[in-house]
Amino acid sequence: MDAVASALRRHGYADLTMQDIADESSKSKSLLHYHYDTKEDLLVAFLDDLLTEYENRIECRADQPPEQRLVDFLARFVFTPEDDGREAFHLALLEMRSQGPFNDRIQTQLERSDRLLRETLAEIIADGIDDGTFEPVDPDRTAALLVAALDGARTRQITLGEANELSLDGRAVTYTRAAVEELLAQIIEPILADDETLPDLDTTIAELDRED
Amino acid sequence: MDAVASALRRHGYADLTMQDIADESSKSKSLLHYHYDTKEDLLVAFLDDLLTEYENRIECRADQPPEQRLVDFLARFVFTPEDDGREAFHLALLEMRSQGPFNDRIQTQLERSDRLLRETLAEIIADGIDDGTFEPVDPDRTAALLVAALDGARTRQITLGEANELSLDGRAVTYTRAAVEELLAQIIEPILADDETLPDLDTTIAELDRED
Amino acid sequence: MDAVASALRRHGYADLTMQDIADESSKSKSLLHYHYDTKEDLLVAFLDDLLTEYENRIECRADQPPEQRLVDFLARFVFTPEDDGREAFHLALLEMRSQGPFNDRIQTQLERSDRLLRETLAEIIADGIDDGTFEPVDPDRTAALLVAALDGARTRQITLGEANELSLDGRAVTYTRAAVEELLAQIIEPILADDETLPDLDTTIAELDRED
Amino acid sequence: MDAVASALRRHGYADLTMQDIADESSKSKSLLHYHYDTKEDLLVAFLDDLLTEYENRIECRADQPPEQRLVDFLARFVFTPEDDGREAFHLALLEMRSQGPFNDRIQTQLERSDRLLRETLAEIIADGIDDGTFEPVDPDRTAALLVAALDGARTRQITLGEANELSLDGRAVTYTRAAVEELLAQIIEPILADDETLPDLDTTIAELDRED
DNA sequence: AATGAATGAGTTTTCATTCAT
DNA sequence: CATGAATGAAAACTCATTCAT
Repeated sequence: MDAVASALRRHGYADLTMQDIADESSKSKSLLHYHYDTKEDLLVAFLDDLLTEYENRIECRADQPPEQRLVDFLARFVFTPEDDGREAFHLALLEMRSQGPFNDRIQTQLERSDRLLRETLAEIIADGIDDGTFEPVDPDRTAALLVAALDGARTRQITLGEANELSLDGRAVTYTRAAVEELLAQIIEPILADDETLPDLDTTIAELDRED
Repeated sequence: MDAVASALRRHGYADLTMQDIADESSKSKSLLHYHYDTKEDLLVAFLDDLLTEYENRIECRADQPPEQRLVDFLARFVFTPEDDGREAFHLALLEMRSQGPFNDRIQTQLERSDRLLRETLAEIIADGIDDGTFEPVDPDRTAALLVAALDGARTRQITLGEANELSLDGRAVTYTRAAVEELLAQIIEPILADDETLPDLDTTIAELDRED
Repeated sequence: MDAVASALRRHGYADLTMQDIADESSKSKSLLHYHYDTKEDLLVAFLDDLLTEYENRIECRADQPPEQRLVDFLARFVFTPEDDGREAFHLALLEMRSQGPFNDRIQTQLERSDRLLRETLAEIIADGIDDGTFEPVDPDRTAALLVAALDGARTRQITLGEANELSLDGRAVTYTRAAVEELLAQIIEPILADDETLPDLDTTIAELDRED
Repeated sequence: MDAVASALRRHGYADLTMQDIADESSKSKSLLHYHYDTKEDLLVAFLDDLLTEYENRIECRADQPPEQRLVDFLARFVFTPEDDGREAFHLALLEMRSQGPFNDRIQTQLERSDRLLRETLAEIIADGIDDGTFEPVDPDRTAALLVAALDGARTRQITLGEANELSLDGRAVTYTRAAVEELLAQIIEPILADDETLPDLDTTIAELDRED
């Protein structure tokens, strides 16, 4: 699976060959076929692996209060170009995503992943409304917007290359960082109960880094 | 160029062959090579064409007031699964986007496109601030967030298949529609000057449809 | 015809295309086909042109005494890499020659050319024997040897590149020059009647140059 | 390598395709590409093989006296049209030679081959001078002439077709045979020490045939 | 006479997959 | 489990030739 990831990072989905994958491992092309009948099988297994690992990471701090879980959720989307593994990971995912409409098995997994993301987020918001942390809003709508914005920011950051930092208030800032900051300021802050304050983004990012 | 678009819609980027493109036109594979030396040349020319056409379309309602131009901009992103061409088309584009990191010529075009989108949006917002339509906000930050959210919503709608309608307030609604509605309500409305009202989304969509 | 020669010089026979030839002229590929039905027709016409011109050059000093005509004949084979046209000319010829066995029309012309060369040489030698300039030898055998050696030297000089000068007695000397010198010394000198002397090679070369 | 040789014999260099080569072997076109990345790689490898094999054959009678080695050397050049493989083979080689000026890797091999031929011959002559078999002559000059004449004779015999036998003293004789006989009589005999005699040509040819 | 557009047949090369070991 | 050898199908690209103008 590591070899698939490396190969995908190096060659992209459209140009990916079994030989490319074999080259990234210490094994032969034939062995890949011994374990996975077809290239598609291998890629589907890879995607499954990817999403499962991803899902596991999403909610490991479920015991925190809603505003912290929410900032956690957003903070996980922020990454810098130096964060090499993350970029590669999401690039690989993006490539597979664009194949979804041509492949049912891929499609199904993507849907599972999307549902999980939105449901997790909607649940956090719903919990926050229940305990008075957030003003009453439609959790599904808000979750959908947040997920779309986070996903879009990540896609742009990945596909537009390194030269693509935004310059905000004089700071150079990645696309994902800019989006998360704006979401916190424009979407989350306004629905926060008067007596609540949001955890600091940088502090949260640092904490999450420590956990990995 | 029409043939490239059709072929991309039908086969996707990763599986696109010169023969596929030739089949969509009434011409032969050889003729494609007569006009474009390589497949890459053809696809880059296609992307260039696409963006140029897009740029031209953006300009055309530049005489409207800022709040109308803003709603126009958002409304253009909304589409339904019935809107067959658009879905397939943006899917193909998404595939090409995921090739950006592996192909400088594609990368360059994508960057040009992103810059255009954000600058157009930032300009609309800045104009609105200047003439008192909008409260003073950072146009660049707001533009980046809007573009990310619109892009993300579109990507999800495309990649997640038809079963993927969101159910909001009992209405079944596409991802792009949901995102645009939320953006208007959560991001645009709050910065609108007290004496202004936003044009209606459905009316705007209908107008744009009529123009094409 | 000039365009064929240039194209042949630039690309070689095996890689020669009609487009290459058109590129060397100011005309289009289509026009070549207007004048010559097929590529083969064009190349055969080119070869014919080449050989006819060549034949015309062979014997224009028929009024000289045999020993002078003989040295003339040999001297015409000597050329240096600076002699750019000559090298290109014979390279083109060599390429066509190697196609002879696959093409009767080419073959026929080559045979005509070979016969002419050997007969001319044999006649010079026979004339020399008749008038006592040369000792009696078999004119056909001697002519065959001379032609073979001259041809072989030329082929090697052409195909082995510029770095291929022979170093004889400390002088750097081309393959053709070395062969002609040796032929004069080892083959011609020994059959020269006692009271005859051979014309000087360099003087002859200079005279021929002046004529062109 | 055998398949390359067969295919070259059958189709010539200019018309040689990978399919032709595959057809001559029991293997597929793809397998050729498995072992050699490109057609050029394969042909260069073939040329290299050829020369290496040739080098090995030259060594093997190095223990003979100089006059025998010399006649051996010349005798190897003699062949008849019946000698089917050789004719076709040298034709293909001639085609490759005419590619030398357009291909550095081929060029290099040709130069190596030329050097080998001339050095071998020069060494035989030098050895003969040392031990008194030959009169003192310049070994390099003589070698260059012999090689040129042998090569030229072969080229003419190959390219001029079957109708091209020379008629000497009433015998029909191939170009190579005529050249070798003349070289022995005109160049070698005269430099042979008084007490030496040359081995018989036909006997030598028969011996060499037996060895292969 | 002249050309740009067009094409079919063919060429090199690629690649997922299979097979013998 | 592991691999090098092998292959058929298909890909990009080439090119002599033709056609409409």
